[in-house]
Amino acid sequence: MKLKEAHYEFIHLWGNFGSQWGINKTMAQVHALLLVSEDAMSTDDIMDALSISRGGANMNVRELMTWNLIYKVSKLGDRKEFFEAEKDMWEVSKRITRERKRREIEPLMHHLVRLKRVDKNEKGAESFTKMLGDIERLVDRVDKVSDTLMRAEENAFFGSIIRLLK
Amino acid sequence: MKLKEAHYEFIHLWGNFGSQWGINKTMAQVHALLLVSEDAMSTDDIMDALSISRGGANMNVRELMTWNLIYKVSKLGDRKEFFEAEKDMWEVSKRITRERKRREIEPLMHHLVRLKRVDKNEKGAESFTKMLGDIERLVDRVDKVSDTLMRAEENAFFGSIIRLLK
DNA sequence: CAATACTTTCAGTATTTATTGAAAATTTGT
DNA sequence: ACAAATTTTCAATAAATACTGAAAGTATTG
Repeated sequence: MKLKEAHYEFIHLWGNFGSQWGINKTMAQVHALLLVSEDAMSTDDIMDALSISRGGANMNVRELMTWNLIYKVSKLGDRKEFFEAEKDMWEVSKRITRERKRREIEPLMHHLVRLKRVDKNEKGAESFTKMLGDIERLVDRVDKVSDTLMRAEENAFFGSIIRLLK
Repeated sequence: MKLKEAHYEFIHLWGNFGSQWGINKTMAQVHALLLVSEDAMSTDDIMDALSISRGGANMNVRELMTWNLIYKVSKLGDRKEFFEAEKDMWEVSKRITRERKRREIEPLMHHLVRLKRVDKNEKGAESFTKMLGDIERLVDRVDKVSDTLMRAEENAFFGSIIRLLK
């Protein structure tokens, strides 16, 4: 298979995978495009490569920047902005995790805590609050473990724990 | 807050959370409804509680069964089918993880392996295959750790590792 | 075996979500 | 300060996704 073909397939794969996980398909494709691109790309390059509008390219590029997955770079003697992706996939995974946690998990947890303040004397209140507590504990545990996973490379102690699991 | 209100809010919370993660909102709501319900519910009960059509109730209930998140139960002297949710949230999390892995992660991994077979002599092929390999290793590691997490309650050794992370 | 109770299907429709493209805003160079 | 280049916004539109409801299909009962 030719490299260009493989790039093309990867971009579509990443787009579909992203959309199954609640990430806008085009945003995932722009990300994939920049991941496989050797050089930084301008908005026009991206529009051209993915056949999307200027508005779409701009929107998705900016959204990817708020996720810290791509950076703005400037080319000497060119007025345009260029973009390049963070290429360290470990770092990519950390940033996606961090961002989803901040945007989605934390608000969810906040609501769960609030719902636990239901009238305790009603029949059924106990099993309901137990369930809320279980969800909290579960999310918290996943959170702790993913933190650890993310720190594994930077920390010999946690790294050795992770290696135990191989 | 009244228990009924809290149930109502939980159902909507779960629905919104689900849809942010690529799970059909109504399906997540049906799941939440059965999670908070003390008794098994019929299709009519669900239609009524969530104001959805018979078709929708049926579709979502069946989909939830393929995820092993709810069970069909029969009530003596009643011809209808009733449904109840798996209430152990740990088990729920295991099943969602297992199912998404089977449906989404495994096909993704298969494609990544395939794309690594790109022509190796083209310029840029090396960095591309390195990236694919990095994604594979990353997914694999997350997979191993989540397996471990899931087994933690059943296994003293892994359980003690998890407790280290608290 | 026919009537009844219940479940499933799916074409049509509604809703949600994403995209376009042109106008407005901003930035840069002279 | 102006003009040109570039970026951003957003109302209109398109595309994707989900839902409805009635008809067809199945199972159960007497």
